[in-house]
Amino acid sequence: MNDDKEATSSERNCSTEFQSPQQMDWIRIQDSLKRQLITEDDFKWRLPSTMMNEREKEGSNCEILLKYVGGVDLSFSKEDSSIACGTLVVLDFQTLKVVYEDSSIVRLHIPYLPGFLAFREAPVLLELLDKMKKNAHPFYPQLLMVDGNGLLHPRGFGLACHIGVLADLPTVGVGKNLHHVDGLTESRVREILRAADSPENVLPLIGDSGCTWGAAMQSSHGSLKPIFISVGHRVSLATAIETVKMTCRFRVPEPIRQADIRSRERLRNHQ
DNA sequence: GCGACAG
DNA sequence: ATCTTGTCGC
Repeated sequence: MNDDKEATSSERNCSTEFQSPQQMDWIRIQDSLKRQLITEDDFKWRLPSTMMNEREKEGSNCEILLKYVGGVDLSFSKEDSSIACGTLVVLDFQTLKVVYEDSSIVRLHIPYLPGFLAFREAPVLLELLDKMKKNAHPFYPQLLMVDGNGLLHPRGFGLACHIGVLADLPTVGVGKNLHHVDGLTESRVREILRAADSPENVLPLIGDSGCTWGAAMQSSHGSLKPIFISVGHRVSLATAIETVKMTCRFRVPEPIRQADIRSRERLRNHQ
């Protein structure tokens, strides 16, 4: 009766052999949704031409330029950690100005568990997207950047993939911390970055299995700490990296940074 | 067996 | 995720 005040470590940290029934359900859902996942470029727009567009094979088939880039994030109340503010922003890809903003303050009943972030955070964010779509808003994002990983996930289906499939939207995952997967650790990443012959600031994250899970990128010349880019849905890793590069004024790409700032601000002014 | 684990 | 001041640098 009184042993429920603190979650025991056995409740939170289950080894992969012993998942709770809830987690087994979630794993089935992730595996099921993953069958719809597309990990290559599949969209009708193109990136504004930069000087180095080395991929001109598709030529000028598409006239539509990428203009509306979305970003999503959640902030949490410090006194009541179950109170959260989910925020969706849309930026003009060229000017990086915010052209749309909406947020929703909700009470979350699902705890954070590594590997199951989507079940906690995706519902609010999908609702914000849906609201915009129902209204046929002209600024509905053509690409969405998500504060959390995509393929860089124990089962290859992180929050960015989850949102991408359910909203049927191209998504890119951006993590600020590394989720340890397939032997990838901070020390391994530091090693990879240091051992790079070329002065590249973006390097692929290749795990023990030889699988490429995403890329580590040192942005904005200031921070030694990299961000972790991975494919969400309907984008290739190359495109994911390119779009992040083009929207990075600081360490975190602008769409996610603006969602983060405005989400926190909205929560402050509400309490 | 123990530790590690996005936000 | 959240708690927090000054400080070093472009």
